[in-house]
Amino acid sequence: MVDSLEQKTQGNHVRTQAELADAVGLSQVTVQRALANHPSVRDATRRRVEEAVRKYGYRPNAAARMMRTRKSKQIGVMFRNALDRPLTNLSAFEVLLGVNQELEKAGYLVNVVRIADVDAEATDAIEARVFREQLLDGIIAVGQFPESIVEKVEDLLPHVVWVESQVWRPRNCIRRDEVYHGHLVTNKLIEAGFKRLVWVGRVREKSHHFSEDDRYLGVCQAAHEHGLAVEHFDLPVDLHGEPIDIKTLEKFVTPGTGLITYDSVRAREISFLSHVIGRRIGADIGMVSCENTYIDATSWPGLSCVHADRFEMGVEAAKLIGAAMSDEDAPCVSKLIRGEWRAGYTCGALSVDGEGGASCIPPNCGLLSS
Amino acid sequence: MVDSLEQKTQGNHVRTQAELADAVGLSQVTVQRALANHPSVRDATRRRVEEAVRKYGYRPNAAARMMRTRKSKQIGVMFRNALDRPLTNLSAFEVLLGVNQELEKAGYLVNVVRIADVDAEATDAIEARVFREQLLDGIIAVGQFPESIVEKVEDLLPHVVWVESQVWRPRNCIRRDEVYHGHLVTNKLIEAGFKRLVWVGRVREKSHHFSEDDRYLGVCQAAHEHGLAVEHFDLPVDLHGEPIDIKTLEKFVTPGTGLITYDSVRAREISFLSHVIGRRIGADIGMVSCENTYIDATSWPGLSCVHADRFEMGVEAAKLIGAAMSDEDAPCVSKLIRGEWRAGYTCGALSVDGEGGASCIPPNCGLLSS
DNA sequence: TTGTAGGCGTTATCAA
DNA sequence: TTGATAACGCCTACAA
Repeated sequence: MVDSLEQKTQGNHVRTQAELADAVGLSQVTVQRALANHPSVRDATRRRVEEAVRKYGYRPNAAARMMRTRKSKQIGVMFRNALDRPLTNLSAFEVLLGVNQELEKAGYLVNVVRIADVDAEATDAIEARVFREQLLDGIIAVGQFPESIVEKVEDLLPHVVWVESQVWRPRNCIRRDEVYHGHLVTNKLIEAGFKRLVWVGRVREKSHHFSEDDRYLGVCQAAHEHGLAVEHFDLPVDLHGEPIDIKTLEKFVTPGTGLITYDSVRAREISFLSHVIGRRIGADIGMVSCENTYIDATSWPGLSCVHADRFEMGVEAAKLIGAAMSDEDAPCVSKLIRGEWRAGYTCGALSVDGEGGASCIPPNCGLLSS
Repeated sequence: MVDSLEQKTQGNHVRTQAELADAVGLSQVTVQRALANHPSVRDATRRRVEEAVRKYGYRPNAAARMMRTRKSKQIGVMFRNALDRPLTNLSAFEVLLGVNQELEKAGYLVNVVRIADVDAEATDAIEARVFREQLLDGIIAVGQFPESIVEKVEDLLPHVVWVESQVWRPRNCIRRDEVYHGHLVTNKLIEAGFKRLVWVGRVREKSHHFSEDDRYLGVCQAAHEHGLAVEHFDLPVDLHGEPIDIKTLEKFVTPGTGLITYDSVRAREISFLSHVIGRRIGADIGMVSCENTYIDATSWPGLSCVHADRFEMGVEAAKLIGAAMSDEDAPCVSKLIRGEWRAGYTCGALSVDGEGGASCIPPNCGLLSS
């Protein structure tokens, strides 16, 4: 008897509450209650247990608790990651970090649910283990998904929150207010004096993201309110895209024009290509972006844009699902998130005499000091 | 009796093997063996079971299996994410995707382990649930960590693989061959005819990443082999950095100079700032980057650089830890990964007469078509 | 305030 | 080839 007890306490680590109980001379149940901060446990007893936990390095077995409580305390963050869609990755990652930050407070772990689908049906994408088994308490889906996946996910998981997705309902959804963003940046261009407005992005194409429609809509609304028209063209945004026609570029990236880019990738390319054709953005050519990434905000503070923090969106999504999981009757009202305007210097006031063109970067923009 | 059975089969879903067994008139154990592809189960029986699985939507309970097998089939991907270190995030994410792709084949799930430490000790960073509890079968640590965390992680988890970390041992580590990369890009500049070499990055500062030393070392080696010297300066790489001195820029970003940037962030800034001071990279000024990201490879194919695929590093890390988990005696030899040279057009051949400066972007570089 | 008994759903070891 | 039985570690009634 004594031997076996000593053996257990000799090994410097202890794996179960029962072993811990042996070590301190209590029953397993008392140990359990001490660890759960049950009020019925005497303070002295609790301290004995806590000390033993440290001494023997006891760590609770997550599997056992999961089984007993029928809750895994794990939620998934789901996103698509065909390798030709890297931008999806980035925004999803920022969301993921926000989700993680918020949910870890409540003791939740985050699992990565990568949907590497190619075709729209992607019937086997859903065959990943998280879906085949009972494991996750809920899932946060970031981006767009085929309807077949939407249905299946909602069927298999008790709680689902949709972020930046085509799924948009009164409850359990998070989106940016894209129409507002398009409207906002366009107004800024107009305020700066630009009368010729050009949308740089896709217009009415198939299989695109809803934000393309919404931002363009906001742009057109703002222009319409000022009696202005909106022209448009687009750039290739990946390695496999067509090269941009230089004449198109010269036609649109021209003094007096205000460019509204769909995203910061296009803004980057415009900035780069405009130098190639000998034009400079920031004074007689204006440019605003409807969106940027955290990386862009860091490495290119000069971009005039709306900054909608995806980390923050992750936090909001986590709050929604957290509320749903801790209270079945939580309202979980969907949320539209409005980003904030970042002035930057690519949307400077239009200098009518064209003087600005020579030195379009303000000396105090933060990039340079003399 | 019959009633209760019918009740169970009426509800269109079944939660346990026992319920499934009831539904098909077998014992729970036989169902279990059929699902595990045990050879002792008759084919007809197996088919009955498989059909019932589909019919009743049975999904195994991960917690129960975890408890019984003492394996969670979950591994963590750990990285630091203080909010002022976004670049760490990006590379970690690419690694994470690779890890996920490789490990999901073997049925492993990936958990996010974000270390949001501020100070070097970060004693409570380790207090996240993954460390407090017994859950993960192993962890893949991406980036650098304080020694206190290194020790604790290795103490708490049976399998640890270090990726791009200061931890470098004969086993269980993955790194890029940074010295080789520095050497490689420098040779390319020298081949192109540049004789004045300038390193853009940190040199011998505290609390930096080992790759800074290694790349710089490779650069200096290559230069030394050709009897050349290496000058250096650095740029601010985040919002809180000091603004770059414009005289410094004019001193180094000048015809005949070959710039070697530590990473693509610096390359981007150089590219941008060089336009501001009226210089252009690509002909009489050369620039090569020791590193780029997947995003950069996509959106800036023109950058002359070494491309070391972090996704691939994730795959390699996953293979290491996968081998260790399936076979305790696996060698798990550490691996140095060499990236491939991407020619781009920022390291064009030096034109001695200075002609190249006017139109340094080759017309067929893929960005433009006339 | 503490202890005893039973079960969560799976897997492993028996026996049939 | 199949079935009964006993763990795995934790949590909740109920009893002391």
